[in-house]
Amino acid sequence: MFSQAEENYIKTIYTLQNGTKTVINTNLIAYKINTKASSVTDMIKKLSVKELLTYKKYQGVQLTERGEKIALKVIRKHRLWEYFLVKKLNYSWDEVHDIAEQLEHIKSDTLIDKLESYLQFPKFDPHGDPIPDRDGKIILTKTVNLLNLKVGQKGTLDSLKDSSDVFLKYLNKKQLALRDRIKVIDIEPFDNSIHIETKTHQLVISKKVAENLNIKI
Amino acid sequence: MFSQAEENYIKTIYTLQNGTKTVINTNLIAYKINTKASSVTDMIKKLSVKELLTYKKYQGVQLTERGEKIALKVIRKHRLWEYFLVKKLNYSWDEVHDIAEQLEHIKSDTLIDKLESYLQFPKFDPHGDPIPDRDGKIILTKTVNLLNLKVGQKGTLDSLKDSSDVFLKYLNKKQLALRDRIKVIDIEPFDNSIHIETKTHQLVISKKVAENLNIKI
DNA sequence: AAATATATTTAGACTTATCTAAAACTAAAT
DNA sequence: ATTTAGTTTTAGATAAGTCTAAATATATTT
Ligand SMILES: [Mn+2]
Ligand SMILES: [Mn+2]
Ligand SMILES: [Mn+2]
Ligand SMILES: [Mn+2]
Repeated sequence: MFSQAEENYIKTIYTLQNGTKTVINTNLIAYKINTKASSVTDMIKKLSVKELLTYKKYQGVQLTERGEKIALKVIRKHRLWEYFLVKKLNYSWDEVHDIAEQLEHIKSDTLIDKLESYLQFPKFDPHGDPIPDRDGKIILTKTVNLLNLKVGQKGTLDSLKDSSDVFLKYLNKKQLALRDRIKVIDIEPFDNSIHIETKTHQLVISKKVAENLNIKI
Repeated sequence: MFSQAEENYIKTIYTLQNGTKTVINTNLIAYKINTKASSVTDMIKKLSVKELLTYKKYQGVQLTERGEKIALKVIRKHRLWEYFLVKKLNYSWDEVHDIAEQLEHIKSDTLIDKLESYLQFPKFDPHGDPIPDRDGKIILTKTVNLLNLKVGQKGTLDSLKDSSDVFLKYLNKKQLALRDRIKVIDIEPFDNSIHIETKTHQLVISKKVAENLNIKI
């Protein structure tokens, strides 16, 4: 079994690798995990000994197969718990992340499978992110970020690049939700802000917002 | 906020005090928490500084009001999660304790109240133990242990003194469940074993079993 | 190619929670 | 009232995970 700290490092590195085999450097991990580079070095040495990642001094790290398996298990737990919190306990999507950060570390061979079955095998979490199945298989949806759409083009809001509660609250306020059909009305060349239209209303979003919206065409 | 270790000590001491103001000694805590007396001494010093208990060297400890409040919160969480696991995830009552030991430490101001509401405010956990409300109030049911019943007397199995999975599995095997109506048929003077009758069958239980069964008359 | 800036690692320290072994205290027995 | 037994505390060590500050390696400029 792995400690919470170990699981968090593995999960963070997996997320940073983002499905690819990119080498991840110490500072980036430190930033994401909100700790110091020296702590990261200590931990990746440990994880390297446990063969969850490969590590060459000064050269960054890469998860092994084993490491990816662990990461996917933790992510599976995180997302299933988020789904539970929203669907069963009536939390809103911007309130569940921190609780799921804790619940994802509960150790049990059966718990998460029973939870999944109770929730009727959801495929996506409240933020549109796919939930890995018990074998670690994951549904990859092809999306582009909203910045790539041309004027007149339409697409569906599928998921988010940034799921921080600040951003989620912004989306609440602007009445943008997953599965919304979005049409690009106009693009402002000066600051790349985008005028969009949904079924119910129109609004202007900044470049920064647009690049956090993953669109399925 | 308190660490998991701190919460476990407080909860254990509360359970040992058993509603009274008994002074609890170091060795007993060590035994219950499966650690060494020296570790207990270290921890109770810490908890004493935090004013969760009063402690005089060599004289044992007693929870303060504050300490009891904390204990009741942890117990509330433990029992609500156990109820969730049995009622929603279809665990059996002998499988839930270890998972609840972990879940009881999840930190959130809202989670447990939402869970309670979702579960429709259960008053007892799967082992018949009362669930404290958000203010720490607890329903005390007056019971006696089965040893105290005389031949011919009847009562209802209300809760258990020992809820270890070994004992719970014994009860499963013997088809004894909470709320069962039990009648004492005969008491064997030699070893205090008791011949009992339920709605469905008769059986003989040992003294050790009998004293773990809390009966409501 | 050297100098400078940036990134990473090492060294040493700290905190929490634990342990063993020894010392100090209390309770029980003679 | 001593001795003995049992309990509790202290002293010192260890492991996990973190930190700061210094040392070292790599990358970027000049
Ligand atoms: Mn999340
Ligand atoms: Mn999510
Ligand atoms: Mn329990
Ligand atoms: Mn219980």
